Amino acid sequence: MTVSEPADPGLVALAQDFREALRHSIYLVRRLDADGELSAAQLSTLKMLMEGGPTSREPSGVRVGDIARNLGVKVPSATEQIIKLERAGLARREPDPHDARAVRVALTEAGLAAVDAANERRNAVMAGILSSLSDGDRAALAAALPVIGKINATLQA
Amino acid sequence: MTVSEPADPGLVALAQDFREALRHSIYLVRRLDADGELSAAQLSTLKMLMEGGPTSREPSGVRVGDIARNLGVKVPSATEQIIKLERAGLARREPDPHDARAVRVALTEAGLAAVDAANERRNAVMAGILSSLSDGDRAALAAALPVIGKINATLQA
DNA sequence: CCTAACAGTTAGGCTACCTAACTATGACCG
DNA sequence: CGGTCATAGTTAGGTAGCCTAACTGTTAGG
Repeated sequence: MTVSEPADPGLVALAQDFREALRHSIYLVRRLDADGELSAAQLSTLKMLMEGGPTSREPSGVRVGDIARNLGVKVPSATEQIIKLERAGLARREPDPHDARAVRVALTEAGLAAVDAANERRNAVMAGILSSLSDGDRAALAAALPVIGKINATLQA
Repeated sequence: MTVSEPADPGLVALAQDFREALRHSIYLVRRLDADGELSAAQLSTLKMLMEGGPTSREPSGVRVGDIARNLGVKVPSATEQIIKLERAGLARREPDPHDARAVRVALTEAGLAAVDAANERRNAVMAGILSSLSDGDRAALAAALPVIGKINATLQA
C-alpha cells in the first residue's frame, strides 16, 4: 500500500459516519451493561470460556494467553478478570497436565448459569430497544451485522 | 407495556447478534483510539464544544451540565475532562455573564486544530479498514448507520 | 546442563467513570 | 428583606479495566 491514495471521499465519508455511530453507541452499550450482576469485561470472559471450554478437545479449560488474545487485551488484564471470576465462584483455575507453566481456566456451574442469565437479560433489554424500529430498519440493521462481523474478524488477525 | 410479551424470537435473535457485533467492536474502537494524541473521551468532549459553541446563540461556550448530558456521563466526570483539556490548552473556562453559578466552556484555537487533526487521522484509519470491503458490504453498512443513529437518539431522550 | 523462550502472576500506574459531600449563587415566597 | 430550597459546579475518594515492567517457574534446544 503506497502512502498517498488520494482517499476516495465517499469512503472517508462512510468512515466518518461509522465512527460517529460507534461513538454514540457507547450510550447503548452502557445501557446494556447497567443491568448489574456482570460487567461487560467479565461477561465476555465467561463467554470465551464457554465457547472454548468443554466443546474443544482440550483436556478442559482455556489458557490464559488464549483468553487474552481472544478478548484483545494483554495477559495481565486477563489474569485480573479471571481472578475476579474465580473469587465470585464463576470460574476455576487448574494446572495444565501437559505443561506446568500453563493454567487451564474453566467455567463452574454457577458461571454457566450466570452467563445464561446475563445474556437473557441483556437480550431482553436490547430487544425492547429494537422493537420500536420499523421492519425496514431492522432489516437494514440485520444486513449490516455480518459486515461489521467481517470488519472485526479482519482486525483480530 | 405489560410484562410478558412472548418475546418474538426473531427480534431476540437480532438483539443477540447486534449485541455481539457491538461487543466485538470494542476492538475496532480501541484501534481507532490508539492513534495517541487525544483519548476518545476528550475528542468527544471537544466535538461537543465545537458543535454547541460559536454556532449557538449563547454568549459563548457550553455549560458543564450540557456537556455531561450530551456525553452521557455525570457532571463530575465532565468537569474532570474539561480540566484536562484546559490544562492542555485545548479549551477554556469562563464565568457565565448571566449566572454566576454557571461556567461556559469553549474551544481554543489549538483545540479546534486538535479536533480537526484527530478526526482526520481517525477517519483515515477507518477508511483504510473499510477499503477492504466489497461495494455491497459498504452499501449494507451505509444503510444501517441511520438506523443505529435512530436507536442512539431514542436512548438519549 | 545452561541458556533462551515461554506462561503466568505481581506490582505499580493511568484513564474514565461513579457517588457523596461541599460551596456558591439564584429564585421563590411570606 | 430574609429564609429556604433548588441549581451549577467542584472536590474528595473509590472502582473497573486496561497497560508496562519486573519477577517466578517451566520447558526446549544446543
